Amino acid sequence: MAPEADARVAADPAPPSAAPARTTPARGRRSHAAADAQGPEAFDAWFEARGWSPAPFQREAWAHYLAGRSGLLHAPTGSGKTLAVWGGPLLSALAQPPAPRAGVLRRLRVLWITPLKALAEDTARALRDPLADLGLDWQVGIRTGDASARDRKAAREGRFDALVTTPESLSLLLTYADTAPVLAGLEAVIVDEWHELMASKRGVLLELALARLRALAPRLRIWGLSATLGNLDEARRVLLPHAPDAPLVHGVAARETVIDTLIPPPGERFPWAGHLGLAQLPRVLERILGVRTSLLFTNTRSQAELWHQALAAVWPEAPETLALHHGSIDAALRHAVEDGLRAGALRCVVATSSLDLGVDFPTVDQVLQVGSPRGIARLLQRAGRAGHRPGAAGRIVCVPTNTLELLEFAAARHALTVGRIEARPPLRLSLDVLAQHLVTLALGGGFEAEAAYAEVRGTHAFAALGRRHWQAVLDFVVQGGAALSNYPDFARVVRTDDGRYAMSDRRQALRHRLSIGTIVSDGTLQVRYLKGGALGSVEEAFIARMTPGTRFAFAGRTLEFVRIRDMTAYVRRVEGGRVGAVRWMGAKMPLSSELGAELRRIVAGHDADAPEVAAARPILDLQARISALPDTDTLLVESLTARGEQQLFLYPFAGRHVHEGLGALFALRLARMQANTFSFAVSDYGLVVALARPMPVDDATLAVLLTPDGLLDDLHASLNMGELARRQFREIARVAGLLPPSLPGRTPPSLRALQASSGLIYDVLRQHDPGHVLLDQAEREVFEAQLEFRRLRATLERLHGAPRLLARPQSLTPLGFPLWAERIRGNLSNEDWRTRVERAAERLEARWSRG
DNA sequence: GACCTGCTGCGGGGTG
Repeated sequence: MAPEADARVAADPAPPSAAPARTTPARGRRSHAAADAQGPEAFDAWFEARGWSPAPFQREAWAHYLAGRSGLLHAPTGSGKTLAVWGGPLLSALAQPPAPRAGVLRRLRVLWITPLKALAEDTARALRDPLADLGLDWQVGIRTGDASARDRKAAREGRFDALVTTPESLSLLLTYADTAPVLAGLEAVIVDEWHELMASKRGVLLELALARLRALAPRLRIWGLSATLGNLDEARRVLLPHAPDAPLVHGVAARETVIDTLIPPPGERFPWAGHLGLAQLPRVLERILGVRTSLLFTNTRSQAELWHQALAAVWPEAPETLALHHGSIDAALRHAVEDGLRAGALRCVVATSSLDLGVDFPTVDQVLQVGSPRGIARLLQRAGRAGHRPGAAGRIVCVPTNTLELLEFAAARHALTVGRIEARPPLRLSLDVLAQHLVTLALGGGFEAEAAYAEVRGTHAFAALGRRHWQAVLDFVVQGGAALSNYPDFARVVRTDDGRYAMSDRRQALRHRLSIGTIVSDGTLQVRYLKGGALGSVEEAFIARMTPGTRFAFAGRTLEFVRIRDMTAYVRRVEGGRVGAVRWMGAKMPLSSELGAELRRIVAGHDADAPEVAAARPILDLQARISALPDTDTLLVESLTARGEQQLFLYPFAGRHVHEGLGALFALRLARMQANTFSFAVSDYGLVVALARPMPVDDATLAVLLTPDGLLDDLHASLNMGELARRQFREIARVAGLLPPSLPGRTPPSLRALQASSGLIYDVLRQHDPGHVLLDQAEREVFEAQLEFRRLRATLERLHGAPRLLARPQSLTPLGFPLWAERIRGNLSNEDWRTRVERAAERLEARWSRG
């Protein structure tokens, strides 16, 4: 495999700090060779003039393109992937300049889809770069939500040769009947960062849009770009369902990634539980000061705020060299941080996933990860954010926040060496997205039902769409379905006399365009200074608890709450002092199955020489002594009775969603054996079920608890499916166009109002149209997304067949302690909880050291 | 004073 030095050979375009784009041929740089070369040779000459030569995978991708094929290119960032897919259209244009159509100056030939509008500018620059040198007079435009009215118009009229856009903006293009002839002339669509899109509804929306484009331009080539993931071949099939033989081209191998864990010295007391990690502050600061620029990743926004605050308190440099970046901070402030990174003006940025993707910052020397990486792909992604020095390995400094987390980094290291990376499962049959797309089609010139059905079934997401569901979705967009047919707002599409489905009402059209997209986020308040500067957004529930004068940390500042007006929280800045940080009720991302499996392997005694494992040795030995350490495939169950209450600890290492499902399931199944009172708590490693009255538990009991038989029925019986589905329905209602979009310039509805209106619709449907397809979908999504049903079932199958080790320790064990702490959290204040956990830890340590 | 879990992404249009 080509060494990393080859990055120069096929490098991705210069970062934005480099020379600005040239729109006219730059005489000086235009090479002698390229100036004279004709046809495809000009492209080689262009490479040559830069001292580059095309890498084999680039030539491979170009050859496929020139043969008219679609494909998927698997390549890490910075490896020359842009030119690998852009070279095709360029070579094709050089080989055969298309005859200009009469009266048409330009023709939209290439559409470049990016999931991140922040990438559009750089991408456009990269695409423009070779054009002038090759003598191609192409205009490269950008059409995202940020585009000017002029650019929007130009994009719609096809006055660009290549257009960089987002999935949402592509959908918007499809809502105009006059874009059909423009799109019919397309030669290629390139989907960047396909791995980011494919497992989400955004991906489904794009699948549908691509099916439309294929119908308009049958010879269209579609090329996807993807980072490493566990199901690359599936990624290829999802993007290219029409081309089963499409090639999967592999770019240069990813460079090696070194995991460098910050291990607390032996004498230091390291937390048993908790995930904040501030005990590691001195070591982290030392690492940060050891290089020029660092990115410090945390897992949550609140944690980022707290780490920023803690670092600021001990920051020896100019305060403005330390910055904070996360998704709830105002875009302008975030852009300022990004600019600071580009300019090399920052020493450290504390960030969440908001900096996982996007523009590469060559100035970043070091990446640190605080807390569990949750998944191997995620750790790899973050490690890749540090500057690429040719030939050097990628390095990530990992900061465990508690003792057990040490092991996760050893587990991740082994996963990387054996190439175990998570798969991203594509979504299927997202009927809310289909409904939205059908309205788009109706608005964009109308459709004929049979042709549209065939087209939609040509996607991966809807390949299995049956007639009944198709008809139901069609009815839904025409009249809202049976229960909603009296509400004109829900009758969006009309069936015309010639049997076509169309949409003409201008108000409805505007409403639909405002509703396009699948990202649902609302219920937040803007945070502003009294003078007007925007800081970002927080959740209503967080601010609701405040009275004027309450202080909190947000956006890296200490603020004082003043008042709420028009969904805006007004604040003033106050001086320092440690105050509580904003908290959000975000999604709880579980540990991946892959990392969980690796962790079981480590716990079972593998990789004992890894520094993290060595550091955790005393804990592992203790666990073995007072309870047991399970083999990789053995399930450890601990039964512990104290003060008349029995606790069952299980450690499947299957991630918190699965453990939630198991908890509910076990409570139900235990109740069948004996009338009792149950409660449970989960972590990413396991769960604890507490029984108010002890009952005998043996292996036969466990076998009953763990049987996969009747899983579905039992889950239905044990969970409040109605309420879960009702909550899930809000997103579906929004995507399907049942909720009014927030109009620009108007105060957005509050979360309560949205919940109320989606809840109202949900109830109306439940009562009058219980078979409504969107209700089914809400329940399906609860199973798939919230419970991770497939993973739950797989886990249960694994556990049921696995050897079990039933231990009866006399006290809480190192594995059980965090679960116990989690369990008592519920009804205690933070402070009380903290005190109790602290006390218990001390007692246990004393007891363990005696035993 | 210590102590704190809970991600990201996009999006209008016509007139002056």
